[in-house]
Amino acid sequence: MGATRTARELARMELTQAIKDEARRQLAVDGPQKLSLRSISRALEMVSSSLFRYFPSRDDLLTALIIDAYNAMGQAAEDAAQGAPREAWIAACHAVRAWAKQNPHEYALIYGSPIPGYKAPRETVAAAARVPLLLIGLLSKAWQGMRVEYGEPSPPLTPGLAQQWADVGREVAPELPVEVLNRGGIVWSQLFGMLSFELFGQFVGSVDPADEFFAHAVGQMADFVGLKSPF
Amino acid sequence: MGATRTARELARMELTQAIKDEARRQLAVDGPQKLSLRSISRALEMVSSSLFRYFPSRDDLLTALIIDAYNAMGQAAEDAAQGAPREAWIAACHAVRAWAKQNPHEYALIYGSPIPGYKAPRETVAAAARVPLLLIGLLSKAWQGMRVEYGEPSPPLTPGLAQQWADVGREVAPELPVEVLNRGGIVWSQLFGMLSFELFGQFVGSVDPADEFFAHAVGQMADFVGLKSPF
DNA sequence: TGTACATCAGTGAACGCGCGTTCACTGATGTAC
DNA sequence: TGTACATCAGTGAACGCGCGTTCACTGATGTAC
Repeated sequence: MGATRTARELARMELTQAIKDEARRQLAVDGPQKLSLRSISRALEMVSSSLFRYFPSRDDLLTALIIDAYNAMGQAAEDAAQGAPREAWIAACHAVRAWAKQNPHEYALIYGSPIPGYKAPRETVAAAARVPLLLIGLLSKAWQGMRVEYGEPSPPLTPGLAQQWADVGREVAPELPVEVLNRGGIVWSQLFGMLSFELFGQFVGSVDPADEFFAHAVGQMADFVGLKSPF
Repeated sequence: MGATRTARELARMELTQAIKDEARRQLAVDGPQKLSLRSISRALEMVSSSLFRYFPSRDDLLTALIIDAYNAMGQAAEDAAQGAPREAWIAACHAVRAWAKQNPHEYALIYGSPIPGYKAPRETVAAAARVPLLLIGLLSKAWQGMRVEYGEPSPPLTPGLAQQWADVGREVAPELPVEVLNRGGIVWSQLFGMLSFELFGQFVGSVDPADEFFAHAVGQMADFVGLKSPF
């Protein structure tokens, strides 16, 4: 017991991983709706019913893939977010894009259309929060180091909106004014708007490929949230 | 002949419409991947094979729904875009959101994850372009009326990016500087980023409901593209 | 260390369901003379 | 206006395929004494 793993436990961990890997492979080919336990079992040369020992239902497998995807993207962003807040912010945005372009179907799984009939359970929210929390953390660091300054002052928030951001801020960054959080929220949705447009094909005919457009926009977004370069 | 419709032609038009209406109804319940010709035929009390007289394949039906969705959204935006450019812009954004919230599955069909195996044919692009063309048209009107002014100057565009926007501008608004088009593109993707976040559930736990957030952000976006209020 | 029992992984058959598409056909509608 | 032929809509059966999930089962691995 303790740290030792029995042969059974090891085999279980390995097969669980193998199932997820194969699922990801199929996701990348056919998309989430064609993801089927039967085809995974075929690829793994198992009988389809045996998969139910590892994932009690198809939705449980989806949940596992979703959590892994959020974590992979979050990890990539966190790893990239080095240096002063502005530089870290920009690097994190580029890392998120790089991950999304390398894993477009996993991106679609977490930021695309909801899967009909699938209800994401609570366990997904911590993983989903990693990127927004990272961005808020950078804003907070910049704010505390007096490195936030806007080109134009924020228009005042309506009371309900201020309240919503205050509720968010209380839990994650109490020192940040609601205006900063609000700008962060705008840019957060903007970041993923650009990624979705790029990956889902809306830029075809205008800024496709989108590398330069993205780089430019990320700079503008950093300006918008008031992140200043240190010098 | 001429303007007269035979009974056959009338029946065909009506049934084609009935099929699309039923498809939309099912879309709203089960999402695009469960959309099946067989279940539509069941609802219409026809034999499944008869649908093939109207749509040669499932993909053709999807194409028709996609074109209708783009047109419905485009129409809603155009109808709302009244008044001076800034007011028209803001009204168009709100109209797009209202349409999307009323038709979330049709929204997902056109702005959500691509449907695996489905390749959008050329016929969709004209309909898809209506909203961006409307927005560019408003920018162009504002520009010609000297109603564009930025809080902060645009950072210079890299040569490739400037070229991409110049190529777009040549066809739709030759008088607009590439910086204006670029800002328009940023805001265009931002608009749909917010809508996707709202409709696909990413705002749950922060700015949900998103009415005030959206209204605020649309104002900021109008500022960003430099649209000034007339007074 | 060896045996007895409990746990668990994988099997294979089955249930009941869905789908898109094709095809030869009947019968109604439209057209030309 | 009436008849002969062509066009087309809808039929019903079939092809060949897929899916998630359950269940009683065998045989291997793990545990307690």
